[in-house]
Amino acid sequence: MPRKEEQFKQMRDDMRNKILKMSSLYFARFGFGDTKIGELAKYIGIGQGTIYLYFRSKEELFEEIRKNADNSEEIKKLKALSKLPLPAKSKIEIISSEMEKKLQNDEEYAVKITILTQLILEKKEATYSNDLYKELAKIIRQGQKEGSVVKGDALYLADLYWGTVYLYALKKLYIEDFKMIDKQTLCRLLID
Amino acid sequence: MPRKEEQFKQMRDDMRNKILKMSSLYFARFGFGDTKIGELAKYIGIGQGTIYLYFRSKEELFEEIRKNADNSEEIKKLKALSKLPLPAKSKIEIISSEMEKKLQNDEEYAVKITILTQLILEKKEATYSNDLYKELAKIIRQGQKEGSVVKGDALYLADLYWGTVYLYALKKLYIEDFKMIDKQTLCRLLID
Amino acid sequence: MPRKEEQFKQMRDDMRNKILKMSSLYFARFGFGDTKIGELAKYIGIGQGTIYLYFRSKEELFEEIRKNADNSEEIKKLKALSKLPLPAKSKIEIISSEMEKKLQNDEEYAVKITILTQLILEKKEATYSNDLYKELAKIIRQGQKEGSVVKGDALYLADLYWGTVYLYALKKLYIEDFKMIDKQTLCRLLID
Amino acid sequence: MPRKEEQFKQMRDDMRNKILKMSSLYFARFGFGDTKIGELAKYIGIGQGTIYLYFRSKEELFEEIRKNADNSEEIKKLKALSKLPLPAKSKIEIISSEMEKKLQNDEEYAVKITILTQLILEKKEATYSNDLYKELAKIIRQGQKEGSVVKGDALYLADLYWGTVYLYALKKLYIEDFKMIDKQTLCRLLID
DNA sequence: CATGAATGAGCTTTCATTCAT
DNA sequence: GATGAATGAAAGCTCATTCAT
Repeated sequence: MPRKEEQFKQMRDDMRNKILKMSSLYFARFGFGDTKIGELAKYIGIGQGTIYLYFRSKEELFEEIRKNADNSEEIKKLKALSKLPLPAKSKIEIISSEMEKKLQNDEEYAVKITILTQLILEKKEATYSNDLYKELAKIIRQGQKEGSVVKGDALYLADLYWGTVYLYALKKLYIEDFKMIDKQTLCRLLID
Repeated sequence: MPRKEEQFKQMRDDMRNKILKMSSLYFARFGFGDTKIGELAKYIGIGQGTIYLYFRSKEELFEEIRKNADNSEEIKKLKALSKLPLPAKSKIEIISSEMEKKLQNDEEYAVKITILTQLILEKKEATYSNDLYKELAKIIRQGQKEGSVVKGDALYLADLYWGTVYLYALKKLYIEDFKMIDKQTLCRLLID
Repeated sequence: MPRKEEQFKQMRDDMRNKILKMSSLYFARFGFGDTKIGELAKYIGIGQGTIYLYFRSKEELFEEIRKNADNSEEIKKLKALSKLPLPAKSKIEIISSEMEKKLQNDEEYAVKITILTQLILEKKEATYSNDLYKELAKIIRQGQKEGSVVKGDALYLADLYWGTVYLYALKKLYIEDFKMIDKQTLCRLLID
Repeated sequence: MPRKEEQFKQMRDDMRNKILKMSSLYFARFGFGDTKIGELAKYIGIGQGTIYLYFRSKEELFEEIRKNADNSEEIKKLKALSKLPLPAKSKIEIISSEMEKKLQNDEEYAVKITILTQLILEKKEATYSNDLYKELAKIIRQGQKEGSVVKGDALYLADLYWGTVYLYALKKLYIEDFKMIDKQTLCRLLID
């Protein structure tokens, strides 16, 4: 019965991903201590016990979410963009446009950004050594040479940029109605 | 009032303020749910029971901290500044200079900002109706008329400004070594 | 009854007996509280749910096992033996020889003894097994009259005898390699 | 305040010992799985939480009890007795007399015996390598040379002896009214 | 007044039981 | 009928709160 087993595995993976995805939103909003497993389960729409079929403990679920919130895809795209023969200004516009879109429409993305930034704040992830920051800093330096980007330490500016993205990701998670940051404002953080 | 009683009251107030001040840092960093009274007491350097001599409950302590984190003083100064016969650009420079200084040196201020912004995020305090935002928006509108401030919705820009201040207050609470935002960068959020 | 139905009934009974038999060993070793249905089912080699097709609850299964662990057969044989025109010493030798053989070779018997004795210890069963004690006591009294059995309260001696049998049944369930009690030692409990 | 601290430590030790002592009786009777912390706490006469001030978990409490149930004192006495220039028969009578007394009057001793034997049954403690068994075996061998003790493997006989002691310890924990084994019967296990 | 051991309400976790397949 | 994933009641455990000292 190969199909049966495959289906089982699929179902198990689906449930696990459902829990991970929905929990990440919950944890991102309420933090670890204020998240009650009972309420979380109700929110996901499953029994409390079900969570423990997929994760050993609340803590493991939390860690798994943090592990899963990786941005390697993001970084890959950024690296590719970085290498393109374009003026830095254009690159920053492309990134900002992408960010505007994602922050506007993609709640999961907001969750990911939130979790990652909180990891950095808790120093469980080094700040400036983070590839996301390094790659943006490269583009910033290119732009400074080209005269389009404001002066100043490139990593400091990258930090300002990603910090602002975090700020609006946070707003998306908490506030219903507000004006999301736009491409132009994001660009202005770096471009004079 | 006899001398003895005065001293008593003074001592009581001192202890109460010590608890408030040190707890606020703790709550700002860890949030409500992740703050354990036992650990908080140890951090303050007092017995667990002592907290309950000054506050009825963990919740009351938390609320007291939130109440204490008012920015009426801030707003008063901002209102006064707003009315001065100065170009908006100068006003924004004055504010930004002040912010740079406070964020740099005053941890208590960072805590206050953090708590206030979290109140807003949790919508226990209205965002745009907040006087801090309104007053800055006024200055922004003045600047837009004068041509020194970037175009766009004034409240949106005020939000960006205070949000960024929050961002760096957060960094101050969490990260040991980092480059604090400077006056110039803050100004650039509003001034082209 | 058509052939099909007969087969069905046979299969049902087989499964039920398999569960009863294997569970009894598990319960005898681990007791009620330390027996997890999940692990028991794995040990039996069936799904958890299957147990509930044959027994209403863990408790019912446990009770069923206790009920099944009756020793009426044992008692009948003992009564028959008791009535035979033999010296008590011979009777005790016959019983002890039987016990040595069963304890040596029959794990199911060890389980039965264990369960029955635990029932007595928990005082949930007094009647049934009392017969076992009473019958042995009769033989003991006969032996005391004949001068072959040690002096003392007959029930106390019967209790010592069956208690020792329980002790070695327990060892059989728990310990892999050990020297099982022999006929001679059993006899010596009663015979000088 | 040296006296105060001493008192504190004393009180902590007293409570810890109280929990250990009363829990050991509970665990000996009901086993691990059937012991509910809530009921145990009620039985001890303390709050559930108090147990966790002294032991990290139910499991740790259980292990601590097992660790504490050592018989080194017993063994020391047995070794001393073993070396005395007495006939083995006398030694066995002394031991049996002691056992009769302890089993009769000392519930704590019954608990200790029960726990130690269960450790042996679960093979968390080697049987025959146990010093208690070894020391008794020495005396048995002495007695066999002297012709007072029955023939057979000395360790097997020691096992029979201690097993019987366990049997009556168990009865003491479970049954209210019964005839405790006497010195004479214990002696007869070894002496012809 | 200050303390920290003790408490129990409320949380996390387990596991007997149910149920969809 | 058989399965094992899902459930939630009940158990283990934590921590805000109380209280004796």
